[in-house]
Amino acid sequence: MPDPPKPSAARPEARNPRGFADRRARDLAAERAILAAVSAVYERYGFELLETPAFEFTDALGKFLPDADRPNEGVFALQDDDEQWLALRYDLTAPLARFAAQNWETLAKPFRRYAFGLVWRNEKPGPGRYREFVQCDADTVGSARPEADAEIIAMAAEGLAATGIPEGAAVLKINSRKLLNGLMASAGVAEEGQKLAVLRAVDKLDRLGEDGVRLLLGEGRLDESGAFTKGAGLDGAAAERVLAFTRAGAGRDETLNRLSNVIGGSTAGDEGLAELAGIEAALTSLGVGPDRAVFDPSVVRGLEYYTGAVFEAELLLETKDERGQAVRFGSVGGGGRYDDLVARFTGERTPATGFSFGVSRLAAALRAAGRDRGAEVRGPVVVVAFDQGRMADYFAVASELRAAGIPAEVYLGQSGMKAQMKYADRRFSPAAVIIGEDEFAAGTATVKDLDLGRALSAGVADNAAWRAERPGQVTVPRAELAAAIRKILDPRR
RNA sequence: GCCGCCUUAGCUCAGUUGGUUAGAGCGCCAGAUUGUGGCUCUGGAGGUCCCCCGUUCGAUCCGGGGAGGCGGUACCA
Repeated sequence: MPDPPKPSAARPEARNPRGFADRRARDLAAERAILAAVSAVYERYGFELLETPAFEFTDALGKFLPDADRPNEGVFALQDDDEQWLALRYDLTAPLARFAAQNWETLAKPFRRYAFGLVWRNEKPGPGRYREFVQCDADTVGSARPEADAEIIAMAAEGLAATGIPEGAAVLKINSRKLLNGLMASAGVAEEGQKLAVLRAVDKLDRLGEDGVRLLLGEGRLDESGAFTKGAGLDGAAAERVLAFTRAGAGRDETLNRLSNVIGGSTAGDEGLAELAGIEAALTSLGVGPDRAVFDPSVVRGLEYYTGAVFEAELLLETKDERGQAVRFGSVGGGGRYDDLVARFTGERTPATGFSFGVSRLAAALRAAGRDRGAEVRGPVVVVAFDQGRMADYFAVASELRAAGIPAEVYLGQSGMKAQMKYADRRFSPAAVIIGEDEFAAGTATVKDLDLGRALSAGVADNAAWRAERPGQVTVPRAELAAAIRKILDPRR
């Protein structure tokens, strides 16, 4: 029983926590289509499905230790009744590293696994950014070969195409953390804090442009709201060296040549160049051309666990929000090589590489671009509850339709027939079944094709005419009901 | 976290230079149409004007504080 009405001050407000969105049937249908398409690609490449729990021990996830001042920073954490800290996973890679370390002896290696599921991040949400969202990952653990990276990139490219993104509307950008380290060496940046500041500045190139990044590499930048961001403190020559590095993107071969000129000679830089050359060769043999995957020295990605190649999937589709404003979705996925993550558990360096699709964001982007499949979700055939004393008969009709494989329901509200028709219309039902006194007496059923009515209603101005017309309505012998409805659902039969 | 803007009906927003019954459009419910979705017309329901404190005879409006939302920026393992 519902509680009696309370004074409004005591009533809870019906609302979502910030960054947590309800997802209705049409949203989920779009997400499911993406997951199915991407999963099929992963399985074709020989990756096996793995599901791990939503919660992990906080220390297994990374740097957030139970005794840190703010255990909830970045993740949603709580203390179990045995006082151990647990946290909701913030991605699918850290749980994979835990799983691989835990089961290493029993796995066929290299271990190739894909996974999808919700992840949670306790941070400020923004447009297209939620605190709960779906990711879909594929990772290879136990191979240091650049071919492993190339294969991950090839799958990401195929996955993008499989979700319905048109040719040329998305591109994978590839870089290497080793190149970035080589760049630091050649620009004379040794101090860790300054390195991070330089990387962060480079990461913003697509958003702030070269001038903004130049400010961030130097003294700092004042944004339009009046907030000041402290810069990396490089001198002019060093800043220009960094910018020259970011400008080296061109064709894949040409990029490697140019990069070699900027940072060749440093150990890390040469290693990175060799790896990218290996990836380039493998990509070409996998049939992934420069139209789908390019080297882009400005790609940085996450700052902590990547050790080599890093990847980012960027959407180039023009998208608009409800108000017609252009929206940049930018990155819809990313990944890279993380050779040290499993070693956190085992002490043994275990090479690994992977890629993660941001499924929720990809779905939102496809919707905004008008590319999502099947926006409307079809409702069931509605059996009109015409005579409240005949509910048993209506349920028998619904059961009969269900047995025939046709989604059906009896209207269970209190409203009259007009409202019931409106209900069926709103559910986007294909048909309504009307059985009243006349039909019961005659042993018939009236079936109304609602799609046909939807189409015809546009041409009828007058209500009396609209009603008299009874568009798409037929009365058939009761025994032929299912067949009549099937004819509406699939006119080709 | 920092900076800025904002908060009035389910939604989008008017409005009250502090005064008694706070409005519109859309949406919702119903009637016109004893058994039929759209259109049209008519009627109805729906609001502690974000919260608290202060000033005032009187605050949705003024002052202070708080919360929430939006945007930018930072962070994003």
